[in-house]
Amino acid sequence: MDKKIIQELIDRYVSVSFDVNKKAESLIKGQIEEDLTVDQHYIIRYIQNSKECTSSELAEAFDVNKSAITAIINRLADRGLIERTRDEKDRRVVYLTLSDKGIDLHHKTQEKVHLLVESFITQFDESEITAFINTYEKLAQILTTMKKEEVGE
Amino acid sequence: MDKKIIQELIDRYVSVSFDVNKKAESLIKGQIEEDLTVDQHYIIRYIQNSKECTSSELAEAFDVNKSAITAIINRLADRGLIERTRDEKDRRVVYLTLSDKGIDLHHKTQEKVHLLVESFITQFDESEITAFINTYEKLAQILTTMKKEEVGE
DNA sequence: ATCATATAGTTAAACGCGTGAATAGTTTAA
DNA sequence: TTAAACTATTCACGCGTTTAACTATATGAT
Repeated sequence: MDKKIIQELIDRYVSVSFDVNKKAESLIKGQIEEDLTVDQHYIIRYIQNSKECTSSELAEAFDVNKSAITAIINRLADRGLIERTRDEKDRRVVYLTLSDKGIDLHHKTQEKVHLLVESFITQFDESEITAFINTYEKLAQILTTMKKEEVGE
Repeated sequence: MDKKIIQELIDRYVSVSFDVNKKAESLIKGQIEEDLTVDQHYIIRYIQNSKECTSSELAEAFDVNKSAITAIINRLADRGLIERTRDEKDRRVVYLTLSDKGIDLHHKTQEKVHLLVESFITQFDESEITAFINTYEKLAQILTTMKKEEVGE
């Protein structure tokens, strides 16, 4: 690729990803802020979609230290949305699950987020948005590989 | 579009955008964290690319309250990276500019971020990444419109 | 010209989330 | 059995955010 074109693509990417992230986060927040922070929503979503979720797994998925996860889980557990249960075999590990209250709240916030995402996704042709998401997923794969290589140094 | 396809696209979008954001932010942080936080980098970048930048403008662009901007600017000004100058005509407004030190640091961090973005952008065909960024920019436009409509309620 | 209203920015308190270091408790392996 | 490794937590501290109150300045209707 031509150097100049690459530079231009980089600038456009940096600008647009910043812009979309800020605005999307702000819109999601507007939908769910009475119930959960955006991070809390994603944590709950992750637990709901995962079998036998642990703090370590969340820390890995969210790219933060385990102590940051403990803090978030504490807040959610204090509100009775999440339950901790120790593994009987290996008593170091703690499994995280949603309480009934947590599941209900997740359904509520998830629906709001889905409606929001639907409202902008449906403004594209199916072919365009499908191609977009395909490339986005490739990018996710590349970044995951880069993260792993970074750690392996 | 078919309901089922839409639901699938929404799920994929939510997952992949979460994933890319977390990983990209973490990679950027890894590059610049000795010098600036990621937010500070974006603030400095915005000021550098803007003529006569004000707190209000930043609050608008970053979708946060003005007091959040004041806090960030205070930290950067304390380090001598940003200067405040009052408008002589309208003495309420304060223009934000980078000091020489701030400009130098911006160049340094910007280069690191560019190299990082380049390293994953160049893993795509030019046609694919161009189409991706084009759609991404359309999405930014849609979200901007949605934000404005939200405010106008 | 004055006075109410609007605007730009700041401050302060409180909260959520992040890091890094220290700690407790529990395997695991030499 | 003892040392090393691992899971999770706590603590101290910093950054970024919101809300509410405040300062200072500008504007506009009367």
